Amino acid sequence: MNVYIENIAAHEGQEVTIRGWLHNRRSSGKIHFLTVRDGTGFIQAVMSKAGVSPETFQQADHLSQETSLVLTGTARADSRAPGGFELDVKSLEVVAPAHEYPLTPKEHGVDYLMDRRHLWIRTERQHAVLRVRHEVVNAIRDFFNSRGFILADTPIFTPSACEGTTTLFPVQYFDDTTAYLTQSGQLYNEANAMALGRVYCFGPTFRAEKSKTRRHLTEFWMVEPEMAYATLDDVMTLGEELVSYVVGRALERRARELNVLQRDTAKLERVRPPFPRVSYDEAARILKDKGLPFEWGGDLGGTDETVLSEQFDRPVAVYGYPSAIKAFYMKPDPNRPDVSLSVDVLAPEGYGEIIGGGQRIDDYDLLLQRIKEHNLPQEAFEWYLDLRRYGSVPHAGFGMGVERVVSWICGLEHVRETIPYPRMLYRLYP
RNA sequence: UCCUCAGUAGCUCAAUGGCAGAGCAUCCGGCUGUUAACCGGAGGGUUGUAGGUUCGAGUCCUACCUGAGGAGCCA
Repeated sequence: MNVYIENIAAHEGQEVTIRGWLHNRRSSGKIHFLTVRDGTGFIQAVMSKAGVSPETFQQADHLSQETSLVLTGTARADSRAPGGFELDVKSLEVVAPAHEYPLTPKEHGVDYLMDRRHLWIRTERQHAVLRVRHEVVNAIRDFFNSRGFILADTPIFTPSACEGTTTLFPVQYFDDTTAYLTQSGQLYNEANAMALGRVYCFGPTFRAEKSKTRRHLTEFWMVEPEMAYATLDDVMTLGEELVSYVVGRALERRARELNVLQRDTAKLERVRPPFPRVSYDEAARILKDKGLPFEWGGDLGGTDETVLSEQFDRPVAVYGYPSAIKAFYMKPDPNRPDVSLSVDVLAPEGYGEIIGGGQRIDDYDLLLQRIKEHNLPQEAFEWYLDLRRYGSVPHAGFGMGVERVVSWICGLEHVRETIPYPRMLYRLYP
């Protein structure tokens, strides 16, 4: 019977067949240990000279790493095995050989691994990261779907830049039109929210900044909820509940993977609502007290974010950024127009901003004024202004970057491991 | 775009300005409980590129190329 390794415990004592690849091999004169993976997990298969034909034993002596093979044998619980189970091999069928596999069991450099990303993802560590990513994505969908949000995806080709063209990837759109890859679905999200109430979009996002840090990809996945009749406060609550739910799901269903990654899960167990909420003013004061050269009016730098998040044991929401450093559509605080009804959520342990959002301008005249102030082409935003012409309501939303969340949950050094094929400044292959 | 660091065997790295080496991988041999197994043997090099200094350069100098980390910018 064909069995996946992750289900092996249900077949103890039975004869099962595992179809996979050879991950590693250790041999003695009369016994072979074959570590096999099948995508669902890893298991050590034991082949003793007495248990198989001489031809099979000889064949196993020459198997190279990543040879695809089919093994049949008896599943047996064994405390010496990392997964708790071993396979006593009765027969072996080689599907296809793998000569001179480039990734050895020893260390490799980042550049070498990135050039072979399509093979790197076969390792146990990358398996674990991608499985956590899968859980995070599913948890996000489940969270919104169970709360009445409608998935309404926004276009990836967009006609013009909503926040300036320098950070967008231009693409030729048929003969003589330039389109841009989206950097946010938010403007369309607002229209969708006016139609459907509570919506979210979830897809790839593109940023053409020549940024070179461990937190940056040029192509990443972002989930963006948007709610009609909602305020900054609603968004902060939604954000902390979303983050807490996603972390909880990873802890609950991907404990094995987090263990492979040697993640200190105690730090994740603390991620529960409510999150501390700190105004930009307070944040500026904290940073000054810590001796950082921070001036009111500027954006938080990487070091600022790290120092700030270290003051708390869970993610922290920083709200009320100066209007001048936020997007043109961010609603000013009615009591204090120099700050906006905006919020960023900073992950702990120096992982930085995972959520950015806030309440949008719902007043037609103010929005038009902002568009002009930012020298944006009004005609391109007529549809967006329509949302304020026809039954405008207070509304708010945010965007959450999937890779940064996965990177934080997994405790990784760099977001590039959180997506199968990362796109970066100098990385377009494979 | 700027700053810092790195580039030597297929991979990861050593080598005081003086014979270019080790581990892993590959191939051969040994070993019945290995956990990145271990033990013995073999093959494997235009030291990123181009110049320069020197009796002599992997090592020092200059430029360039490639990559990494960070800054700015961002999720």
